[in-house]
Amino acid sequence: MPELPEVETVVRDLRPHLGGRTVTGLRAGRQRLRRPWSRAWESDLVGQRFGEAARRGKWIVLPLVSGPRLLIHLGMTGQLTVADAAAPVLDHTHLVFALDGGRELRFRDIRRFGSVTLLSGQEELERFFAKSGLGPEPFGLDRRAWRAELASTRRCLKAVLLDQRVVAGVGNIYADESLFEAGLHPGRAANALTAAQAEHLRRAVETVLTRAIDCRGSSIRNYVGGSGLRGGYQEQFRVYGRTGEPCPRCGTAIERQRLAGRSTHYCPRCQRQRRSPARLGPSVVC
DNA sequence: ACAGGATCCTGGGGGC
DNA sequence: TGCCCCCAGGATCCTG
Repeated sequence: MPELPEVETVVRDLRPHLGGRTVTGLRAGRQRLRRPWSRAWESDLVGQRFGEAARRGKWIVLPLVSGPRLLIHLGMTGQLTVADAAAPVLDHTHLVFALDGGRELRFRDIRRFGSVTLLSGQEELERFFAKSGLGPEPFGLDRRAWRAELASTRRCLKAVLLDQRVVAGVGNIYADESLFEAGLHPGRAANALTAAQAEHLRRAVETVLTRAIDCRGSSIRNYVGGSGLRGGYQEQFRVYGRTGEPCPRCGTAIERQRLAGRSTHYCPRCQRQRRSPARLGPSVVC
């Protein structure tokens, strides 16, 4: 659920509240997450001070100054917030890291697809990412490598954008929005793109993600940032979740189709299988 | 290599 | 009100 813009927003929200804070305790619920947490974490972490929160793809990295790294994935419904220790603890809160200064870092996840892992240090973190084959960040992608990547597969564009090994951080919403922005049909084979279209798509992904970050991400159901605030980009979706509504560019009804196992939304006129993209409409600012 | 399905979960919404 | 079915920002494993 949370994709790159939502994760980036969480990280930006956490930074000023978490950096420099010392862990004073750990409480955990009974229900298991995607990866099990360990009792030993408490002794590993108590007395340790947090450094600057970071993001890699959809992963949140919370470094401890002395070396260990907390690695967190929000899955579909994960929330990571810093709250006052006195604030009520919501249902489905699975891990609470007590901090000095009367604050708490809380991990809440209704569907429990998320995960929290404690790694020994930067090396183990890098091994973890390497093992999963995590691809490059979408900002400042190498154009040649990107084009070569697309040219190397017959998979459809939707599947390629969702593949975290190709580009890290794009999920279902921003894949659809990026393809609309680029005027490309989600079912189009990646290796059928011209060099110009590949470049169009590369820029569209950057554009859409940047706009979404500027709006603090999208809140459809559960997502909140690190301070508990919702995002605003859902107001600007052009195709995602707009099945049957008029395309903002040409007025044709938006269609929905299952692709790469996911609900996929597109304009059948602006995003044809063959024809080159329509001209991009004016950007909306939130 | 790749598509498609099932799996891990909870909760919301629609239809009856 | 209840029940049943479908749907959901993800990742991973298995089958054909």
